[in-house]
Amino acid sequence: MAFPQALSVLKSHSLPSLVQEELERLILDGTLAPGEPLREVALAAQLGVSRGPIREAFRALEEKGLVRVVKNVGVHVRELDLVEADQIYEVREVLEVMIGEKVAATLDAPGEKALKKIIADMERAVAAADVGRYTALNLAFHDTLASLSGNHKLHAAYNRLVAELSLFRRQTYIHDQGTMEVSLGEHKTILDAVIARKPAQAAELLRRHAADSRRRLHQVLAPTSSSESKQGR
Amino acid sequence: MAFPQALSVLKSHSLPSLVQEELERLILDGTLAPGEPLREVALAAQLGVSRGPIREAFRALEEKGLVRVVKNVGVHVRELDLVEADQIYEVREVLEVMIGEKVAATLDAPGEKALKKIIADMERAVAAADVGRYTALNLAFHDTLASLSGNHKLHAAYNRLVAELSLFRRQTYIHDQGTMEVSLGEHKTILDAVIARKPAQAAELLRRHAADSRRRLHQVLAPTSSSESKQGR
DNA sequence: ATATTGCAGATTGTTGACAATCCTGTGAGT
DNA sequence: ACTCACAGGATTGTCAACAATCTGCAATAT
Repeated sequence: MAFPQALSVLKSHSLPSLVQEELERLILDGTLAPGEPLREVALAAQLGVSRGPIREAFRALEEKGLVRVVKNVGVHVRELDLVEADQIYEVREVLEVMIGEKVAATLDAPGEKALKKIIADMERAVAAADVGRYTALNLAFHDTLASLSGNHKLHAAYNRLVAELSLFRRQTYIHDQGTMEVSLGEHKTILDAVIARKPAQAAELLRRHAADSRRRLHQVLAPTSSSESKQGR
Repeated sequence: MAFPQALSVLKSHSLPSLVQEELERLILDGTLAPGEPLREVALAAQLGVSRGPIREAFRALEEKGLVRVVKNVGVHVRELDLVEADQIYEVREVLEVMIGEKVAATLDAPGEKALKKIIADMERAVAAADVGRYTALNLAFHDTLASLSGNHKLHAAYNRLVAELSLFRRQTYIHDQGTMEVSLGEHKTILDAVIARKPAQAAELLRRHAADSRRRLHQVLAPTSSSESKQGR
């Protein structure tokens, strides 16, 4: 048999889920840009399926907040405005705190190893000035942390926010060499706190780390009079 | 024309969204119990549509976590185990804290009025010993609070957790007259803190309020000594 | 010139039919 | 009594055709 794994994958996953995963991938990595229309027939032809599975995938992606469906008009990759992005950052901040507390309290050997590996890869990416790779590792680091919290619902809620955030056009994490080094340092500090099993410290570091992203957004939002930002707490 | 509003509702909402809303309602109010299978043809006949819209609604409900889809087997109302319920309670706790802080900091006159009205209705429900009405008002109170936070993403995340939680079979909020009165008192205290514009106090009260629900769950989860009672609603 | 109307193409909404898969119960064989 | 194989029915998966709606453009009227 030419493709032995193709059969098994079709046994468990139906076409709609495959289509959904594929579209999700394309949206998250920016191949499908926010605002871009998704045509049923075009996608059906491109993916070699009929329109039914495409439509089903659309409904799931809509519920996930990645596309916008308008009756009789079509579905478009969702666009995030500044206000929405800011609200997501705000919620993410409290989730990061919770993640930091839980990971620092429960980290095990394989988890520690996984985080160290990501940091090591980050160092290589910084040395090579590979911005794309660094941002991917950045996402991986925080995703791994969320996963290591041990709370699947927390991980899911976090992932949902991060996914939606990737729709935001003006991504603020355009790392040049300098900001990459600063960011790497922050991640190392977080890893140290987590390994040292200091929940309060890890939580505070992650809160500040998240707040920084939000602050960078506010600078875009209010470019004129520096910081008018209404930072709670 | 006999039903003038029927046309306008079909203009904006397509069949899949209508079906989704209807199924969601039936699941959340328990008409469709966890574990119960949802047959495509039966629902299609019952709702007077074909299977296509039903399937699309299923995909959305699956993404929302209310339904489980297994290829070639069917979709069932999702069942929540104790571990999952506990994890949801844990996340909800930090969201309640955030809600309390924000509402107490930003409450306006109409919001204050809305909350007071719910509390007044609660008092009537307690006086009438109407458990069903009280639980509905309880949900409404917290939903209103989440809404008044002003952060739509926070509200959405909160709603998502609460919806999933309603799938948990052994609901722990089986209020008798006594627990209803205790609960009413807590809600009054929360309202007072919010009206007094004391974010820290409101947050702490809501945290404890949420933690109490979680504690009641733990008593079921770990029947250490006291009660062996299996409370099945 | 502006606004309006009507048409044509494109796109989505819905349906019913056909194919593939799974589940159940029946019976033969051990 | 137990296991296995195997129909037969039920259920889901996928598809292609038909209906309804929207969009853009051109022609017409004011």
